[in-house]
Amino acid sequence: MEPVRWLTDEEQRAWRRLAAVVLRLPATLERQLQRDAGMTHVEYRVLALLSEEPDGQLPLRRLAAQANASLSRLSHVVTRLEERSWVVRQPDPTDGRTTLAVLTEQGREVLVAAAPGHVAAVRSVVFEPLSERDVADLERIAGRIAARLDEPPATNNR
Amino acid sequence: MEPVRWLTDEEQRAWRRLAAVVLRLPATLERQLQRDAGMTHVEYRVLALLSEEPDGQLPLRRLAAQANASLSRLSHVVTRLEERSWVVRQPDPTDGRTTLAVLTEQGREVLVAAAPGHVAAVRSVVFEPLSERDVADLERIAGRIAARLDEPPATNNR
DNA sequence: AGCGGTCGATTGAAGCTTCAACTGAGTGTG
DNA sequence: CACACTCAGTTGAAGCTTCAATCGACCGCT
Repeated sequence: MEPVRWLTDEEQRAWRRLAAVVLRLPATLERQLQRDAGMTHVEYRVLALLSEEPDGQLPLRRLAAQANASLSRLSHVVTRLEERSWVVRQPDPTDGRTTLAVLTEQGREVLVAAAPGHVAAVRSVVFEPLSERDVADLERIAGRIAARLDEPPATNNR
Repeated sequence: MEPVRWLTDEEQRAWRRLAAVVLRLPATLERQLQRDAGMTHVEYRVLALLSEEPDGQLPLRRLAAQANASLSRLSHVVTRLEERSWVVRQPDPTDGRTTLAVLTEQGREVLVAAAPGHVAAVRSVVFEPLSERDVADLERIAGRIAARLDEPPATNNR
């Protein structure tokens, strides 16, 4: 039982602000997309990721990773997208285990329609208040934390 | 219909990383708290906020604001906390509209028990990978974005 | 005092996410 | 070839959040 290392004052201030961002930013974007495009943020990201692929398709596993979601969640999301015919499931011919999500023409259209509003929202909330230097610093810092979030299924402390 | 201002490459990189943090960090902390203390992150924050008050009580409205949650959500959270006797609701004698959430002795105990693990998780994920300068930059940048998230119920773009 | 408007809070339904259990396909080791 | 193991994906239940509707209390005018 080692002594608890609490946060320093500086760390506490930084953490409070980061926590506010981390808790409010998703809610804000969620609301904008839901209101203007009738889709959730995950759904948008899935469509966007698919549209970036040359053939508009990706295995669920990879979609999950790139969208920062669990595979289970992604499966549910794809089901919803499929119901609206924005995406179709297709078996992967090269591997019987994997399922491909394929972007439909309709899906591409709703994405194109939704994108400007979403980008405007992101720009308005995150980039407008930042200087160029801020953006560079943000990239560096978020990268370090994100890297940490990838790796450590390790034991909690130390 | 003005031309869409897409993100620059630099902005895109920063955004991708920020998005990863914003989407994964809450999930990570959520899991840690759920696993080790049987409570959600919001529940923890509510207990923590109450414990910081000299009299261990706060109106729901203020709790909601400080915990970055909607009032509705907070009401549900307090209901759950009340069921476990970690908090009690009490009418505010000075204003018939407001309800006070009051931390119970039990509530304080579970918070004390949960805190070290949570702080360790936060330190491990956000502060360990950061230099001192990073922390200062983070405070500045998160502050700017958080400020933006507070104000603008304004029209979406411009 | 009366009246509309705002404010704090509650509630229930709908929707999304998580978790754990499960299936079926591939891999590798004897 | 068989067995164990891993991997991708699916599914349903439980739980949490959101949204909209609702309520009573307070405020500001007249």
